[in-house]
Amino acid sequence: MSAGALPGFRDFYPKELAEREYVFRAWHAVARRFGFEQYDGPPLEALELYTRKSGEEIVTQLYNFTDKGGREVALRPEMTPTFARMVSARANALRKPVRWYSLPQLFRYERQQKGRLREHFQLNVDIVGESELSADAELLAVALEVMRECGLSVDDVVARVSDRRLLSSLLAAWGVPDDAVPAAYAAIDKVDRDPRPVLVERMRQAGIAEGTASAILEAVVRSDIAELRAAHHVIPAVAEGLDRIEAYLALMDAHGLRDWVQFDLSIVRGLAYYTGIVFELFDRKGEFRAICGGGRYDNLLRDLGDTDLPALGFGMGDVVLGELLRARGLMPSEQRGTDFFIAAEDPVKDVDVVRLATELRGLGASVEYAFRRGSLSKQRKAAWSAAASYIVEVRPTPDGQRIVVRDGAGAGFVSAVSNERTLGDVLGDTLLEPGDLMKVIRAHPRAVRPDFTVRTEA
RNA sequence: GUGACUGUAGCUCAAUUGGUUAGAGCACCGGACUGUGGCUCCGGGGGUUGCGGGUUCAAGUCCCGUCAGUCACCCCA
Repeated sequence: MSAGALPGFRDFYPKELAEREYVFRAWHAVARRFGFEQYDGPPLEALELYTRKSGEEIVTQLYNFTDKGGREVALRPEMTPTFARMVSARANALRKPVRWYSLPQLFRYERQQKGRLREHFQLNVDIVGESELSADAELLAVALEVMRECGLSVDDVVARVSDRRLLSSLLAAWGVPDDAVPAAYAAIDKVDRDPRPVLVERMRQAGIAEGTASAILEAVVRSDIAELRAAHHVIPAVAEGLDRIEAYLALMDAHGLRDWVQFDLSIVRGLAYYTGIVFELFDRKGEFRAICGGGRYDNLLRDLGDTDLPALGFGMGDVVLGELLRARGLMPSEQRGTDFFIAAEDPVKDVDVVRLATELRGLGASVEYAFRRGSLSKQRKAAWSAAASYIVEVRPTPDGQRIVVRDGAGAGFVSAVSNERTLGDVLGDTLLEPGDLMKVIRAHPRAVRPDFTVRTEA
């Protein structure tokens, strides 16, 4: 077996590229519908851009090397640092709020597994310079509308949302000491995966009373706003956090997406820089990794540089989304073929075929024909194989040539055209809508031989 | 980085449990036939059985290593 792509990297054959483009089109369409502008940055950045906030251990997960100029560089593992750098550089000049999106290819040196390669494309959508809750709702709406654009329904996908501020105020209300908060976050993050006693034990070792730990995990699993309000309403920070979540859910309702959203305190997000509402999208069956994750990171720009602007954003990878679409039968499998495939029978000359092809191409149609002409049936097979919408057969007659248009799907003859009119004459400028071909042919009855009836068969 | 499982044609799988020259379907290429059509028939190219070593008269099959894939952990995009 010959060597394939490097581990964790993908070859995109036409079929795979068609699938990728399908997802990209959905991303572009939704981002633009919400008024986001596309940007991009370099795939290679200074290593320091990533180590500054994350520390040196991140280097083990990066594709990094020393370039010929002695610079320490890395392939970008995420887009946010690049985004932050670009925004910071022109922070004063940019119209606020900044609403940008990007489709970067990201790289990470890690052992691959399901839904996780060493390279992927990710839709990044970010808003900078807006602290209003409506921006948080708009951001999640973009992510969910992508799901809808791809044909997924509320039965397929759920958005789980939480709020870092609310969770930390709840932990304070439960009496969790400050130095035990990270351990509590870690346990809460794993509440769906690890056995409850194990998590309680970990929290106990971090200095949280066993009874409190159990109560916290139970409350997190329930994530019942009314219950939380009843239990902790006297604490202003908690009441404020609950108000905010309810207002957020009301906004999602206004977006027509309330059914997709579920309040879930167990959504913590690994990244430390989130400061407010955070969310993750999952398939409801729980077969795949998170489809998308994001939230508010109001302090990141300040911490990364000298710009202090509130910000929020999400990343959505093409790998998990692609797996989900394929599993649900929502990934278009047929590649779009050419509009016309010209098949010619001897002794029709090659130059006549090329002239016809050129004429059709001039009208904006995509056209293919056999370079090495075989039998008519062979050319027809080639046309079917090319998934052509229509097969144009050029056949010799005693007094010239006759053109027969055949439905590429095998539905039957569509039209026969005598040599006194060119196919372009008949089809005219409606070629851009091949589906209307039959209409055009009916409008030109002289071009249709009486004994050829248009047929459609099952 | 750690662990488990799996590697035979582009794809899906065979190969009488260690026994001749590793086969089939699909796909691809060529030919025949039919100018109401994706059929049918004939033929062809494709494999160092992931790679390397070992045991044996004999290895696709057993053992070791390595690489790759899958999954989990770690971590997160």
